[in-house]
Amino acid sequence: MAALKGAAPVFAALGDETRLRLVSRLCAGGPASIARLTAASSVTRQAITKHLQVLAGAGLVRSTRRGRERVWELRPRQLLQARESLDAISRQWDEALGRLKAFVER
Amino acid sequence: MAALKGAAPVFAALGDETRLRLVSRLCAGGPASIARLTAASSVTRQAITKHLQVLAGAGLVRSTRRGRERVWELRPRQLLQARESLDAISRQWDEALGRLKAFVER
DNA sequence: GGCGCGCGCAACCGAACGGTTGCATTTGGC
DNA sequence: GCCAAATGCAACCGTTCGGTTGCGCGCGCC
Repeated sequence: MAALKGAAPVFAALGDETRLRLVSRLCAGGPASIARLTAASSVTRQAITKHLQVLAGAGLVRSTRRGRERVWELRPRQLLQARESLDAISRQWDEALGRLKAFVER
Repeated sequence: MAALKGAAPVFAALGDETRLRLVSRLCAGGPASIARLTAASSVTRQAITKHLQVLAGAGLVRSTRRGRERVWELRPRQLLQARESLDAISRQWDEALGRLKAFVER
């Protein structure tokens, strides 16, 4: 219940198709530089940079300076926490449904 | 992968604390009217109405007119789909990690 | 050592968002 | 029939968002 409070920013970060695609890309292809991520997208490098910073603000990705390029990688802890939040919600719903069913059948 | 495309609006809908609290409230307490949901919140009835319409736009809730009040209830299908999207992402990440590990150990 | 690639910073812009206020409308109950 | 509760509709406002352009800077590399 209190865990839901901190989950909103993570969901907000995932609530953009470009960012969701970035996450998926980092998932499937491993760490990558900004230029590489930009090449796989349709928007500007700056837009990608901003999206990555939003994802970093939600704790979903992390970056490292490597030579003259910056490499971004996934940080799956928050992702698992988000899944657990959804689990908590659906579990809550299951319980409510169970109670309703029990009430009707009584 | 194509499922991720449709998941972004659902995440965006969940990415607001007020809306997340509404979902949790509807989960725990079952269907409720706007006035009842407003009483449990700190913002205006109109704000609650707008948030509910956003949630409805993402397919997360549904409303029914009941007398002079409108009753909102949860629609858990999209919620489960969102959870499955996160599952897909984390599964993808697990596979990538597995490949990396296999590559390193080779 | 100079050229080019990759990046950071800042300003700017239109559109969407979160929220409020005010008013009209329906509906229930006395 | 009338009043109050519950909602719908619309306008308005400040802020954030997604995106671009322009420019400056550090680092590799030939």
